[in-house]
Order: sequence, then C-alpha cells, then structure tokens
Amino acid sequence: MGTTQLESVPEPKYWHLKTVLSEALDSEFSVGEILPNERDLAARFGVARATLRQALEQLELEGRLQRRRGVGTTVAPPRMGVSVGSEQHAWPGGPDDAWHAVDCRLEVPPPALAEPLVTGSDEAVHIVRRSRVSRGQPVASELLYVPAASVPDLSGIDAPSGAARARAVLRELQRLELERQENAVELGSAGADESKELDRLPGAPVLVVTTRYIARGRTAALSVATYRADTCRLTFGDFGGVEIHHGPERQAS
Amino acid sequence: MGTTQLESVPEPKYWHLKTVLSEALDSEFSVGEILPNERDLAARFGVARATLRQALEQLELEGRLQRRRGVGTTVAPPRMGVSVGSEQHAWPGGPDDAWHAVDCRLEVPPPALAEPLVTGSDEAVHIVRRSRVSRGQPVASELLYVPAASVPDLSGIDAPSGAARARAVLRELQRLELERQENAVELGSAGADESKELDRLPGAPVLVVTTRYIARGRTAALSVATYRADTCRLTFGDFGGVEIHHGPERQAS
DNA sequence: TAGTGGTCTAGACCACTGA
DNA sequence: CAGTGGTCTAGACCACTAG
Repeated sequence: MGTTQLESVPEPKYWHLKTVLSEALDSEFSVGEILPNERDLAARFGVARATLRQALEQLELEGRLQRRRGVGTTVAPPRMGVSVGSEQHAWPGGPDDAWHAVDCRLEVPPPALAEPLVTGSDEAVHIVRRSRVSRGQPVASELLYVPAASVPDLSGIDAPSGAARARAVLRELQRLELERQENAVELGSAGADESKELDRLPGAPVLVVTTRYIARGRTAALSVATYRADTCRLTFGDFGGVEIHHGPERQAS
Repeated sequence: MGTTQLESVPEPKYWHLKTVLSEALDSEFSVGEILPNERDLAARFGVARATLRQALEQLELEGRLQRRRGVGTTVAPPRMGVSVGSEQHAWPGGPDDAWHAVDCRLEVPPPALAEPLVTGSDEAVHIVRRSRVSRGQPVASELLYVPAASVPDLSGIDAPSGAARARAVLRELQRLELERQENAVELGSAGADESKELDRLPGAPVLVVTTRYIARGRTAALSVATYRADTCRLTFGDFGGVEIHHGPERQAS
C-alpha cells in the first residue's frame, strides 16, 4: 500500500493539453499570431485531432483563441468590456447608445415572452432589430419588443418599415419616463440568424442579456440582446457619474 | 439552373438533432425525467454517438439538460435567478447575502489581479473563500481579495485561520463606507478546484463575475465569483427598493 | 457488477478562405 | 487551387454511480 493515491486520477489528456497550450500562449505567442494547424499540432503533441480540438474549444470558450474555418487559429486579443448596465441602456435608442437600428416588424412575440410582456398572448408588438458594433467588430444582436401601447403616437409616422421605422419607434419610446429596469444574463448559443449577425458559426456561445424596461408600473419594452461570449466582457453597475441615494434603512435590524 | 440554391447548405446533423430533441423536451418530457442513454439515442436517430453527444452538449450549455456520469441524462429545471447586483453584493458579508464563508488565507494574489488591486505586486492580501448555495444546490464559488490596508484593525482578532477568520475579515470590511462597485461578467470554464465546489466536471462553463468594491477612492476588495452557467441566470440592476437619483441632465442636448 | 456518461483514436469527407 | 477548420463515423476503454 505504498501508493499514496496521489495522481491515481490521471487528468484527461485534453485538459493537460489545454494547460500546456495556455502557458505557451502566454509566453511564446502574441495577439493575432496564427498557430500551426490542427493536424500539425495534434501530431506534435501525439494525440488525435479530436483530442487536440477539445483543448482548443476550451481555450476558445475562455476567449484565448479565435478559430476561423478556411483561415486558421489565431491568438485572441483580451476581451473588450461592453457596458450593459444602467448607463448604456438608459433608454434604448437614447443619445448614442452604441446600437444601430436595423429594421422593425410588427408581429406577435414568441409565447416564451408572453409573461414578461404583459400583453395578451395574441397581441402583436413592434419588434425592433438592432446590432451593436464595438471597435469595428459586431458584438451583439438585439430584439427589442415594444408593445403598441408604449408608443401610441406612432400612427402619424410615415415610415412603413425598415430602419427608419425602427428609429421612429425608439424615438417615441423616449417620451416615456423610465422608472427602472431589470436585467438578467445567462449563457446561450447563437441561433441560425444571430450567428450570421455576429459573424460566428451557429451554436457559438453567447451571453444573453434580457432587460425589462419599466415605466408607469408596466413593462414598456423588453430587450433580448445576445453578445458574443468569446470577445465580450459585460460590465454593469459602474455607477461612475450617477448618484445613488440609499434608503436610510440600509443597515436595518 | 433550376436549383434555386434553397437548402443547398444542408445544416449539420447535430444541429438538426438538437432542434428535434429540443422540441421533444418541450412536448414529451417533464423536468427531472431521465432520457434514454446515449447509445440508444444515437442508434434511434441513426447517427454516431459523438454526433449525438454534440447535440446534447449544446442542450446542456443552454440549460435544457443535465448529464451526470454513471447516472444518466435528465431534463433540467428552468434556470434559477440569482442576484449579483447592487442589492446582494452591497458589501460582501453584509446582513445575509446568501454567501457562506469557508476559509481565509494570507497570500500574494496571482499577477493577473495586480492591476485592479492597487497593492504592490508582492504584497500579500487576505483571500477569503466563500460559497453560495441556492435551493440546496451550490451555485457559486468566490475568491475575495482583501488588501491588508482595508482591514487595519484585524490584528486584534484571535482566530488564526479558517471560517472564523474569514468572517472576521468580512466584519471588518463592513466598517468602511462603500462608495460604489464595478461589475463585469464573462464566460469562463471551471478550474480543477471550482469544479469540485460546484459539483461539476472540470471545464464546465461558468459565468465569472468580477466585482471591484471601491471605498475612499481605492479598491477595498476584489471579488471573483464563478457561477454555474448551466443552472444560473444572473440578475442585476433590479432596483426594487432602492431609490435612484438621476442627475438632472438626463435628457440633455 | 451492470450501466451510465467521459475520453480517445484514426480515419474520412465537407465547407470555406485566400492566393 | 491547396490548406484550413468543421462535421461525422465506428469503434475502444475508462471513471463513476447505484443496486
């Protein structure tokens, strides 16, 4: 019984591989540099390509690598911080919020959104599609659901559809006084449509930010924004210039 | 040239498979139910197990499935919302913040954290380990870095280490007045240590929440919390009971 | 011990990119 | 066109869990 059970659990090859590669990236590669191709790397480490790929997938998930079909694998730059908090989202479409309106449709929302939107389940809402670009790269794609009741004066707008109508909807939204907003982030995978907007393959990991804009006690708009998880760090709660007034009962009891 | 190029791009099998399974989960399965095993499923759909697994991995990433070695694949419950915003994190260790102090060490932080912490790079800091449980399930594991300067009166505490000392550090931290906090969320993968705390395999996807607590213009503490991405929806900015005082120049220009 | 998911292999072909 | 990463196969063995 001399074996002390240490290392009796051999770590998986891909895990060890990931560690080795990670250290190599830190010391021997610089941002943007391209790695040897997968077949060569696999041979060099004496593993099957599938195993090598498992390690690369992890590193890509962590934002350390970027892989593009037909091109190669490159060392990714550090993730960029994008603001998703109170500041940036004050009202969608506010004075430069880094979003770019794409188009607008009038449809009934998917049933999964019927609850947060308080509309009747068969009621059509404005669906504004926006995209967000940062440092020349697409980082997010958003669907903004706006119940007709939130933008009552939209009738007079002539733009029937497209980006112009999208901007009109956003402009009308500004007239409401924003009470507060509720946010949530969760992990998802890019659908067929978003993947194209984000310049990624379908199934790529994304951070889904859901925001409920509340005005006059009702849900005035609901935003579902999907961010590229590989390139983005979502920042929030950076109350840089905003004064926060704590209720006096903070340290109560 | 009669081919209109429609569907000339066949979608991958695993993608189609994922769609089919996803619909089956909605209609024919209930939460907690266990699926047939991977070999049977693969045979039933006429694909290799690896392909079937690729579809399952995606569904697990989206929080629809839960897989446990030696047990099976079960239908996951909806993700639970856990608060990471101003409310919950007001100060680490505040009046019930759902965290549970585990232990405390005095070490020099990894160099990657030297910048946000303004300490000299060789200076040791208190490292408090905490874990968070929600509905009987571990959801997060945190490392809280507290520079010695933030808790000057700690000398008089007798507890040398362990959970008692961790609580002492947190208690001392409360004495500072919190100016503000900066948060960031990004995708990561569980390290060897966190994976055990979170009851997941190494490499499991996690949401890493980094919080900088700022008091007296300096970084009083730095929290790096890793949440299980499969089971958690991180909520923030839900200013339910907090009054926010907007600067008067909101709708400026 | 039987059955599960996790890892790994050595191939093959496909879709895409850029020269 | 040659070279890249993406998909897929049909096996094998291992680590873990539960009865």
